[in-house]
Amino acid sequence: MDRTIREVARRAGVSIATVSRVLNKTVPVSEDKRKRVLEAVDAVGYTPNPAAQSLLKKETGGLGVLLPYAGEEFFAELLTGADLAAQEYGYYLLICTSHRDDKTLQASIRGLDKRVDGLVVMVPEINAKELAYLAKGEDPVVCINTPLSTDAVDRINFDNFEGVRKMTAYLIANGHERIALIRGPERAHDAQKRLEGYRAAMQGAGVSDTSMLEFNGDYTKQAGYTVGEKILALDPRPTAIIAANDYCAIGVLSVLHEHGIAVPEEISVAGFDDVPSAQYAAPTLTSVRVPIREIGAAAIRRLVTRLRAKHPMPHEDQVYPVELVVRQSTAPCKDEA
Amino acid sequence: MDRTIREVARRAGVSIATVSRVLNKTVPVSEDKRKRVLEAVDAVGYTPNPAAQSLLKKETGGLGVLLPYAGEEFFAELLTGADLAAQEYGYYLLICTSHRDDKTLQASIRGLDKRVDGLVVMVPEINAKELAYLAKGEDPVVCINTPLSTDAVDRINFDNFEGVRKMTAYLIANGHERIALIRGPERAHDAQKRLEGYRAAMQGAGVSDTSMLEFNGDYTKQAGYTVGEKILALDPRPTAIIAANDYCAIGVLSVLHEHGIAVPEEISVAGFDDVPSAQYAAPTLTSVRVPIREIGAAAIRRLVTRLRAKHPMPHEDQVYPVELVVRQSTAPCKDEA
DNA sequence: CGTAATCTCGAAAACGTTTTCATGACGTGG
DNA sequence: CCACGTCATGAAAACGTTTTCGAGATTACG
Repeated sequence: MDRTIREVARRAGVSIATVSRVLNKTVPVSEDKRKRVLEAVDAVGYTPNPAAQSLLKKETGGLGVLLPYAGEEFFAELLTGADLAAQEYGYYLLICTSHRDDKTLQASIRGLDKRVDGLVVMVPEINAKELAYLAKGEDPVVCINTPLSTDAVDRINFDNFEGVRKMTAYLIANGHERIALIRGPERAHDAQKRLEGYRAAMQGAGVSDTSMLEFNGDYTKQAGYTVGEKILALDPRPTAIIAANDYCAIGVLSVLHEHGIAVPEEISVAGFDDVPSAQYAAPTLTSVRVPIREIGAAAIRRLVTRLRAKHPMPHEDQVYPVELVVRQSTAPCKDEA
Repeated sequence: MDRTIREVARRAGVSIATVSRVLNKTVPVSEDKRKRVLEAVDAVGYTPNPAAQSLLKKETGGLGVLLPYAGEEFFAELLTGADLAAQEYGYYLLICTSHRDDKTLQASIRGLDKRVDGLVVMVPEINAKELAYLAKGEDPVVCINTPLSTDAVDRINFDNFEGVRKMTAYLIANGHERIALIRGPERAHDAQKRLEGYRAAMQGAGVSDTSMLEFNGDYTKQAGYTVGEKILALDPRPTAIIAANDYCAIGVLSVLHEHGIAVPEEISVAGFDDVPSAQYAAPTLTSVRVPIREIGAAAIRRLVTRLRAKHPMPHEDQVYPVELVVRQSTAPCKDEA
């Protein structure tokens, strides 16, 4: 037995149009037919076929989320916020990960295009070409943490520059001079901004060349661990380390703990993002709070608003402020150098 | 300009059937027409409408994943494994989270049913009724960590019982006697099994009543923190704590660190799951390794295999073995009581 | 009481594909 | 040279909905 609208109509002794009208409440239907239809729907266990619906209505009820990777806490949080908001609006989420290279990204976009009504893109590595490709698709797009180079999409960023600048300034104010930085991926927009914030603050303190204090990383715990080890070997040793994100900072904490180096007594460590793990790290991690979940939700809200708008909306460009969160992993510098 | 197969056919001067044949390579088409079609496809920027395709072919190309929550590292890892496998097979993933209660779960299933070709369900709180509801849907279902009460679905479990049993036995072998356990959610199948494993090992060591050593938790860091504090106040204090999962254990480590209690010297702490954070905790966390990512991928593989099978396949019931991973957070008991 | 307006509802078109069926061209074997 | 199979191709059906259109019934009003 197939669960189609025809079957329901047959059982209720009405036309399929009537069934549709009862279900969608578009037009009043006489009470007895309405009742018969509802009974038949129950008996058959009918639910409308979404494919048929979207074919006709040109909307799918789905929203796509493009991420580099779902395993990191940052993205997981973002996803959670997005999912919560999506459920609230009755949309479902279609996720697509691991787009470190352009080809898979384009392929994903193509595949997603007609399957969803809108797209949230959180791929800091994205370049102008990709962005343009995105923008010329059919669906509205919200980009998170992408460079501000096109105005065909909505953007939600947070203040990566100011976050690290504040963090660096805070450490400087606490007497630190040799502050190392572990960078994020070179191609990532947000990582670049964080780097610039660091340099700006260091220059403000009279350190114009920071090249000896900057280290390559890639936002992973693993990177924090290995680079942390390298930093330890330096002479003179830095008195503070700023990691490009919390995951990386946790890797640093891990290697310091293994070497028996006290944090923050001997060295201060700071992260970025304030993922949930930051406040459960040992010691608890000084970081820059980013309302990750809220941003995920905001992206979805933006999309839905745009989809429901009757008239074209101007593209917005929102920047979330960030906040310094000082915890146990940083302290005034004790170095008398 | 609409990007339909008609438009392509019109430009190429052929029928829509020919376009379809060229694209799907079902039947040979003369070389010149083939070329014209391909050019027209490019010119129009045509991609087939998935809704129309699935309406006809009765398959959507999507796979659904039901999770309680995407923010935890465990689920994030699972999702990553699933996503990787799905991409390999050309399926996309549709995720649905936060199904702590039955109603939203049913609603999600209904909504997902015709949108996907198969379902991965990781909801340890699921009960028999829900499971039956799932099984009678149209799509094949793979359940992860659910009770073994129906055989209408595929199941992938891992050995929750044996994992905690081994962990407990290991601590006992290291001289620990007062071993506390922080439970998982009461309704969760896996948490229940872990509890049983603990009790079995304790009974094996002659401790028949463990009620004074068991504490309620809910798999969160927060729970680990608060319950950890409670355990600290006990007299005599337990010499080891097994948390129902790593997240909870990390919460315990956090509170111990705050109270200045040395791990593992004064107290041993162990977790379960071996999430990536476990090896970056300070100290690194003794845990039970579960191949989370592999399990996520395996679930997808199972679904795809079933979908592609020509003939009905028997339902399988796979149990992954788990492995004790001893790290720094546990040590022989120094208590001379 | 007649006509116009309102209301309920069914028939049918439309959405964009894939696939079946039919047709005409062509080559081949007897 | 004719019949027959093979081959490329187009016309049309089908998938399951929503929505338009029109018809018939009912109400409202003069």
